[in-house]
Amino acid sequence: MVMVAKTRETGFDTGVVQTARWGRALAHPARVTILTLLARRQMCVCGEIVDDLPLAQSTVSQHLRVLREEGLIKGEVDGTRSCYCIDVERVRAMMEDLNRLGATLELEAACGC
Amino acid sequence: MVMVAKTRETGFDTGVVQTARWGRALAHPARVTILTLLARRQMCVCGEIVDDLPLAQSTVSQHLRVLREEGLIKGEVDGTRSCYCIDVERVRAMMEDLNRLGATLELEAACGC
DNA sequence: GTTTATTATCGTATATCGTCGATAAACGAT
DNA sequence: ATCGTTTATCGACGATATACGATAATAAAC
Repeated sequence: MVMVAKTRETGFDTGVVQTARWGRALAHPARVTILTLLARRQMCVCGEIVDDLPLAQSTVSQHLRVLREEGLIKGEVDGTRSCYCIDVERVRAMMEDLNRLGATLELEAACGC
Repeated sequence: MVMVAKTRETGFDTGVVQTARWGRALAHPARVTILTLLARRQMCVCGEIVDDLPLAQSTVSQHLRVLREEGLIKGEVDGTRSCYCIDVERVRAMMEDLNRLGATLELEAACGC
């Protein structure tokens, strides 16, 4: 028997909810781009990110906030600037969750359709 | 030199846009649950899915539509019922994209923060 | 101290998402 | 033909998400 925790409010499995949160974090091209940028340069001042995106500074700041809230990036202020970098631990956790899902889905190719 | 295709409208890299689409497909607990359900049972009549979710039938139908539009599931009508199953090919494609992203992000742990 | 540069936040407008009930369409059974 | 079952779609609504400009806050430069 397998017990599965469910969120009281929504009735969904908590693991599933977390997976959906990762999905939401990646659900916008700007956020995926930001992550890729940070990986390429190791670290980025916010301004550089803004320059590389076709979006206003305030909008980019919003996307950074979403990524920060999901823990995928860490930011620290450096004088008047903000330096962001990827939180590799959290990225690994995300990829583990996503790969677990992938493995489940690919398990049985045999399908009636 | 690396050429990267960009969507004319948004100015984002097309690969990034695809990744964001995968993210969006997984961005709701109901959709992740549906995929897991289909994997466990190989195939599902829509009604069974509805019974397993804390949502109205019409809402579940919407989520199925999203998954269908992203190609992650295939549906075929069987009389008055609809049978859905996972499109393993597409799931594999999704996981490839996501893992490519993950590999990029995990590349360099060295970070100033 | 004033100015300049940088970034987060606020306010707001618009668009998309999520949800439901109601309805329509298709089919099987009677 | 009619009825019941099943599912997709429509219409409406509230909730989120996305976007921008304006503003505030902070620190560096002058």
